[in-house]
Amino acid sequence: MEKEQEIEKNPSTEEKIKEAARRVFTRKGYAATRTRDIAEESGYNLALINYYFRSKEKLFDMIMVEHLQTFIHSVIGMLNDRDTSLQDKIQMLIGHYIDMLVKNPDLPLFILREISSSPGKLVEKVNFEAKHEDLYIIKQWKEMDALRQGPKVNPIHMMMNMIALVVFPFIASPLLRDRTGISLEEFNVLMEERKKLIPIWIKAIMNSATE
Amino acid sequence: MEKEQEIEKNPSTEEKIKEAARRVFTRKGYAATRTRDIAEESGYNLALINYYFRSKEKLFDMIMVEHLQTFIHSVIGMLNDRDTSLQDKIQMLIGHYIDMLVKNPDLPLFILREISSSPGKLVEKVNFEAKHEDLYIIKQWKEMDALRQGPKVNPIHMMMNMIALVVFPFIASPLLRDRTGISLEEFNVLMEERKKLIPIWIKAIMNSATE
DNA sequence: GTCTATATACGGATAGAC
DNA sequence: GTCTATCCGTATATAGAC
Repeated sequence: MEKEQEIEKNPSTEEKIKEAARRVFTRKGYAATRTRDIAEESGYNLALINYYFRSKEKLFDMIMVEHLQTFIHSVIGMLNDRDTSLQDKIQMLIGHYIDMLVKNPDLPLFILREISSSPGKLVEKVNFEAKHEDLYIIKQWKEMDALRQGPKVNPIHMMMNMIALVVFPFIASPLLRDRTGISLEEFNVLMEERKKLIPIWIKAIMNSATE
Repeated sequence: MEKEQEIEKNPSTEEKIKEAARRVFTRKGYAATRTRDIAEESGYNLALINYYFRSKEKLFDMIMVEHLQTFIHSVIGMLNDRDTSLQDKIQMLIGHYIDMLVKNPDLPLFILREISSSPGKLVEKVNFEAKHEDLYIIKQWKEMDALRQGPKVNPIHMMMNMIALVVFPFIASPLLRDRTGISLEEFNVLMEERKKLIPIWIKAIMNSATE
């Protein structure tokens, strides 16, 4: 308790280097990051990185695992909550998720980039806490889908749709901003709008008759 | 004509190296690719890369520009076609796009990764042929939106939604496959399904009342 | 714990033989 | 045109002073 507060207010050198590494790795990815960049960003010397973390790779792995856990933890709990309706769950989930992404806009591209370049290497180290099929939201969706007209839709589509609508704009943000000329502030306003719009859209998708 | 056929059937060394570079760069990105990887992939020696292309960076830029042009060209024409209705346009666009992505599943992540790591560096070299606001499909969407109930929705949202629903699954494919355990074949079946489903979903989104 | 200086390895690029 | 051998800058990692 005391120790944790100390870290908050008065971070140790180790913490400061880790924070610097987190920023640089997240922005540029593993391969494009030099330990010198991290040293510079942290305000300390290059040698200290190896003193505390032994190697670039070990430091990176640590950050990666933490990122994945942040990401997963922020979501899994809600996906499995048995007391909220599907609609409420979706609403909360999306609001929460977008808030997190506005604060950490580089996170999705970072995770997808690094996972695609070494698939399975780190994913296995992280506790996902639940298999995909066991998620309570999937059960809820299946129940809902059973009442609908037309052929059934694989719940994977629904998960993909929800995540795609929320996450993709953040991944495409540099290209989007370049093409449309909108500023970062305008982009964030759009993301705020989406907190309200996406749940409506998801509902519309769920109710859409498949011809 | 003769010359182009020759390249098809009996590619020159230069072409073979470029193809190898295309594969490796697309999969791993610029920073994580070593010229030695390209040499190995091509079956030729390292020195030949510099003989034909002067430097790793020049070779990469060439590939990048070609990729961007493929990407843009496959889409812009349709977005601007004045003879098809909005619905038909969306249907065609999505089918065409997904077909292309099934053949080139690494393309989206490649483009987004490289653009985010050097924003504006190469985008400017590529002719996008149209500013975002001038696209005919945007006009069509605005007309459609004007007839709808409720507050108007920024057309940027619609473009983002369409692209997100189509592209995101390909970007997330490694993570998705790891989590759900589905195979590449099963993934492609899902993508086939989406060719029919996404246009329906987009229509539902467009017609959704915003409370 | 933190620094400077240095060892070691790796990757991009070139020289020169064939 | 294509190869082998090598150069040289840069990046990671360590030794050792303070």
